[in-house]
Amino acid sequence: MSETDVYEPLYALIRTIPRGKVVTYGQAAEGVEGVRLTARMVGSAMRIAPDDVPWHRVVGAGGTLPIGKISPEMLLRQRALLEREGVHFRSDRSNIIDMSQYQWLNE
DNA sequence: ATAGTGACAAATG
DNA sequence: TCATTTGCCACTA
Repeated sequence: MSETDVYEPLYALIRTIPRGKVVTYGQAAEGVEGVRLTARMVGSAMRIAPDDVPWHRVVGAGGTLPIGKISPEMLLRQRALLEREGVHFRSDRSNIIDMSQYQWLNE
């Protein structure tokens, strides 16, 4: 990370997400104070996130996973990490989370 | 300095 | 349900 890394505040926020809960890219972007971020920026940040950042707890609006946007390996890893925390999907075929139950409401 | 790109999102068709 | 368009702004070449 460099001194110009504007993602630190974001990473700090992501690290406060409780186990078993998730937030959307847009929600994460708005939750960061002092820095002007957009949902796209959050995506870019997650791609290069440090290992101590629970990047798997950030999903798309509506509880979708970034299918096709990331490698199949990463996709499986994200799903595995979430299920390990008790977050289950609507079905085994679709990578969609039941947000009404797992979305982290806070900020 | 400029143009193209993108782990997004909401509105349309 | 899927495809397209537009706004968004840091990053990369």
